[in-house]
Amino acid sequence: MGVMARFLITSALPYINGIKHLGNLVGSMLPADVHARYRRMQGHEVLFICATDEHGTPAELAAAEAGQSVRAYCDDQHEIQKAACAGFHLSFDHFGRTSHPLNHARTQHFAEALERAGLIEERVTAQVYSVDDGRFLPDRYVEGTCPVCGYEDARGDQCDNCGSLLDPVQLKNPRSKISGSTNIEIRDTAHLFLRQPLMEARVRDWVDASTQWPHLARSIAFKWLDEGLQDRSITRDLSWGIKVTQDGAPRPGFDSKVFYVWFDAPIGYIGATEEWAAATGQDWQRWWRTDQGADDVTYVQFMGKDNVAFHTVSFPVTLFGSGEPWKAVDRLKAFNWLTWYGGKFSTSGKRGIFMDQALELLPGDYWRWYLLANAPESSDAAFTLEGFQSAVNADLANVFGNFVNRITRFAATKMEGRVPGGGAPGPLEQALAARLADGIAALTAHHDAMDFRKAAAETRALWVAGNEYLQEAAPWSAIKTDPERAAVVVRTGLNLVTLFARLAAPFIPDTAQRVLDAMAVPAEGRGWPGADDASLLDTLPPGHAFEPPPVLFAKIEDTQVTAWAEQFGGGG
RNA sequence: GGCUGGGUAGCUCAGCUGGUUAGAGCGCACGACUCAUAAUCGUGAGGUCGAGAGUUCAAGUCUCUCCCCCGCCA
Repeated sequence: MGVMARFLITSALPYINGIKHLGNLVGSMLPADVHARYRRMQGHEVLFICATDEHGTPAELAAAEAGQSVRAYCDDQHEIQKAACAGFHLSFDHFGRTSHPLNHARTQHFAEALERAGLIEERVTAQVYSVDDGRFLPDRYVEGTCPVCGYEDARGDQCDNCGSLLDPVQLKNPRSKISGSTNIEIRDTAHLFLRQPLMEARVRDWVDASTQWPHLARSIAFKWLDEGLQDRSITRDLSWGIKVTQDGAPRPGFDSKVFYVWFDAPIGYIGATEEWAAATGQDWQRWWRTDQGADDVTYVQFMGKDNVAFHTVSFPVTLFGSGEPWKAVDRLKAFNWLTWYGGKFSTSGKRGIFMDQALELLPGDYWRWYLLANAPESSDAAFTLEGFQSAVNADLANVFGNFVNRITRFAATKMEGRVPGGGAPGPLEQALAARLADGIAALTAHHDAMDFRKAAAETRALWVAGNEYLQEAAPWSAIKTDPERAAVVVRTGLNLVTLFARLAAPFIPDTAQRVLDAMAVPAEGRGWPGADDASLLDTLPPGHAFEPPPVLFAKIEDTQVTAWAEQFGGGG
């Protein structure tokens, strides 16, 4: 065991608008959970934070469709997402909300700090105002005729016909998408702009020094910086969101405006940590402020590829621009997309499985294993029900589940449910120990590198090594002629059961816990094993009592796959 | 149009700074075993590594051109 370290781990924030699909899950929250569990098992101090991202126009639209107030809608959806995350055993230390008062205050704090640093500018801009709706209309609430090609259903930000990028005020014959009203005026209104170019050199130096990032992340960040950062509006004409303040009081002229969601969402990482601190009595600053003890924290972020620029450039502009000593990301892991049979997951198109639906079919561990063993790390990856079935049946049921079952049942029947003593390890056990040492070292390296597919493959390979050993050692034969030898093999096999559960715990935590409970392994025996630990095959004391766990994984039948394909649009 | 990443056995993918007969899992065929969820273990068949050219004693692995696929940005 190495020296204790501290890890702050965040997952990209799921948007509040509806429950997430399996692609969203494997794109940040799930791998972040695996890494958090792995670091905890190593004995490190871990703080794992996530939250729902609740502001912006999509939330307003969805609430209106649901016939709810935005607040009530977000309250409901937050609980739904929280429950789904729990079903997948996501071990957040806190699952917060960007709409929480603490995040409001933190966002206002950042805006004021940025203004003091000369990075905020108030400008008057022309915006589309709907008289009948009594409000300014954000980009996606306006439609009209494209000034370039004459297409009549151009959106406020872009014409789908000719591809031109538009400003909503350019549209001819504009109409409100909310009410359909054409009673539209162009009015001047003030907004706050973040002067990002002033921070460009600072961010560039930091990216340049961030050698632990993957190549892709660095190249994305440099591309943004090379193209030049723009002054960016950080406020919007909406009622749902974080109010704009100045010196702690409502900012004059901004009573009908809020911060733009992209500005307050990443601050939600900090806000959610403050929620955690308030709920537990802990100190949040030692995780986020380098002047308050966070200088020894390793901050790891998980996100989809589309989010890299925000995490490597936009959010750092906010953090560094404040002039305050905030902790910034050290390591990051970005994912490509999980596709549904090569296409997009789609709610309306009835394509793909969403988190709540998945849990109705099978427990979280089944999904965790397949999703992580096939995580979209180097490129997009396809989710198929056939692949899922194959992974569950072959890896979980046949290789791991059956291994646990075959040796524990044998021991229960022939050894009276206790770990047998006597005998001494022979050549087979020595070869097995050497194989385990190599495998654990490789697996540990893969977890350190956050290579999830490789970690899953190595975990599986170790399970296979266990089956090979049993096949070769054949305790069912030995017990007839050489009881001492049988005792050694069974004892070794039972120790393998506990070892395999520990090694698999980051991936399938619920199952691992059930196995370790059944084997009556004490809490101190459940950490991450060291590759050089010579006692791994002889940890359970002779005479130790256990119960064979019930069958761990049920196989997925062809008829189930057929039914699910029908229900969720499988087969491509 | 610009930029990542990818195009390797039927399928899903490994192949680091170039070096013996190109690897794994799944699937398939055959065999072994019987403790176990008809599970497990072993053996085998299967690929001109997207196309072409170049560098090199030697290229899936480097260079150039071209063709496809997902995505991001415009």
